[in-house]
Amino acid sequence: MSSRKLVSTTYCRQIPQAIMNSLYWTQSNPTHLSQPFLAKPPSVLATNIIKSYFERGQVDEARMLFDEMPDRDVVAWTVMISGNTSCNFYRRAWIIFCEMLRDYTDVEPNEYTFSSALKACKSMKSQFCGSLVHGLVLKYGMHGSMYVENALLDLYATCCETMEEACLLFQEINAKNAVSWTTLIAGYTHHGDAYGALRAFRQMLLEAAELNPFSISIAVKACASIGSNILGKQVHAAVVKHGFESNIPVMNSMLDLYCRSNRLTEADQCFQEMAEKDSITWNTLIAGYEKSHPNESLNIYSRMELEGFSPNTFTFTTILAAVGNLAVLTSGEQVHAEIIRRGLQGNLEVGNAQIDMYAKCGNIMSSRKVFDEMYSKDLVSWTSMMIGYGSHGGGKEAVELFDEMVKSGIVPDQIVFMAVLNACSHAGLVDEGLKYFKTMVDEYKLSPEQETYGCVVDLLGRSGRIEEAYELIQRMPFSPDESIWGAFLGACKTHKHQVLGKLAGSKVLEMRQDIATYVTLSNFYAADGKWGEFARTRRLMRRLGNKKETGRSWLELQNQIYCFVAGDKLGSHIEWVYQVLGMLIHHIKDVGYVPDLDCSVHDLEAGT
DNA sequence: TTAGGGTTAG
Repeated sequence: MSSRKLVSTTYCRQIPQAIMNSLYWTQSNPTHLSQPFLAKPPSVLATNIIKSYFERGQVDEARMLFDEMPDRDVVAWTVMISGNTSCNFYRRAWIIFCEMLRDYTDVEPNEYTFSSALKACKSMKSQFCGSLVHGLVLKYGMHGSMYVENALLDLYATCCETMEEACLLFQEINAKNAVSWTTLIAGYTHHGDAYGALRAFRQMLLEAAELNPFSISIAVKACASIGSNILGKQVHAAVVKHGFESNIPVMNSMLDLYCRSNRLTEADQCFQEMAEKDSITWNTLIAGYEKSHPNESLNIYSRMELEGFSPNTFTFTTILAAVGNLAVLTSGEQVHAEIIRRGLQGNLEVGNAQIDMYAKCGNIMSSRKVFDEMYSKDLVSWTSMMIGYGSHGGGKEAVELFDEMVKSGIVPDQIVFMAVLNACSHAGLVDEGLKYFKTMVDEYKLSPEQETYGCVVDLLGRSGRIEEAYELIQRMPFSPDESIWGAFLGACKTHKHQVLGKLAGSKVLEMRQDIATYVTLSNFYAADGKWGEFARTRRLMRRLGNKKETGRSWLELQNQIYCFVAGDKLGSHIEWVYQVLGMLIHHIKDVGYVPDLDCSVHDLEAGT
């Protein structure tokens, strides 16, 4: 291709800056003033343009120009590999690497090519492809390159089941630099081993390796996942000492640390003190408030938009969770509309969050609509839908969905089994649930954890099969925790099983002293006429003080949320609340509800 | 005179 053709091609017109970077007008010769002069060979110019295309995400244009190049050197090939990877087209990058090796034997890969190819393998999470490249690295004698070594380390740290291979490789690196250390630490956090990450970080400091924003961010992340205040404070001191307070990723990690340990005052202070913020900063703060103060989460979201930051898929998944916690359907629908307006409705995580939000807001039909319209679904999508059905009493639908999921080729995990067990429990599908529990153990070889046993105890107990539930508790391979006894106590209470109920109540109190359990246990004694035991239990309960958090209910009326507690007489709109409550009681009595006065008879002291 | 490695929010 001639330089003239290249410059006149339509693709180039879209990127004048790239051309301008590669051309200049010769000042020394006035006769050439009006003639553009190519300062670089055509292949260099074309490679520059290809790079510009990738920077703008124009992958197809890059490929078309690359195909037009008559002489494609190793640099052009490497740009194609790294460019596709940076645009998230990892497989294309890999295919191009293979194409180069197979069809263009005159082009020899160098250390740049190998590090780019290794990054593509890492992004594909393909240890297999990475190992092939590793073999070629050795064959071509490129294993001495720092870049190649670090890229290999990253590959093994990300793709292998354990950190064993990465550690071996790390030990073999002679000149470990900051990137090597960061890659190792990031590998540990990737595997969920925060203590391993912090051990590596400590070792890095002991060996006086250069501390930079990358390594400190990842160390802060490790502290955040442990929730360690002391370590977090030490790292914050290191941040200040090294002057990283103006580094956005570092400060985002610090903000996340405070949010995760629920130190929201410090999080706010950290946020306010940040001179520069990005969308991650805002999303981190929104997520920090999501569980404990969902309303505040929505306020921060509004401020984010006012201050000119666009919400992204991360923002919306968090906001949808906040809306779900508040159970305000109209807000959820508004957020849904905003997601569509911004063209983000195709995102998997956003779809999953919408399923959950609609179910929590009471609209299971909309959950199903989102689920059915998703372009692709993952295990989380199916699980969210089943949890939704479970909470709406749709055991049959959950079971059908589970079978459909397995047919579609998705392998269930323990969480989805818990979802289906829970749905069966609430719909009274006891034998169906037991069948799935057996499938989980026999067919999928999953060892049930405490929580899963808790689901089965609940499944049996809720339906009145108290003895069977108790036998299961005794057969468990570990000693039952508080949640198991709690589920069993609930069943004993419902089915008025005095003997086992008293046992369960005592077991729960051994592990967790709470008012509700004392009330239930004392009521068992009262029902049995054991007034001495009743009084003793109540005395113990009083020692705790009234620590039980007040149960609150709320109603949404004319775009306002009205929050109230039992016996509430305050508030100007309380009459509305009682009117709505009266209607609700009327409706539920119509469908056969009989109020359970069993607790309230002996429950005057608890103030519930 | 074009190409390569590690960080932060679901």
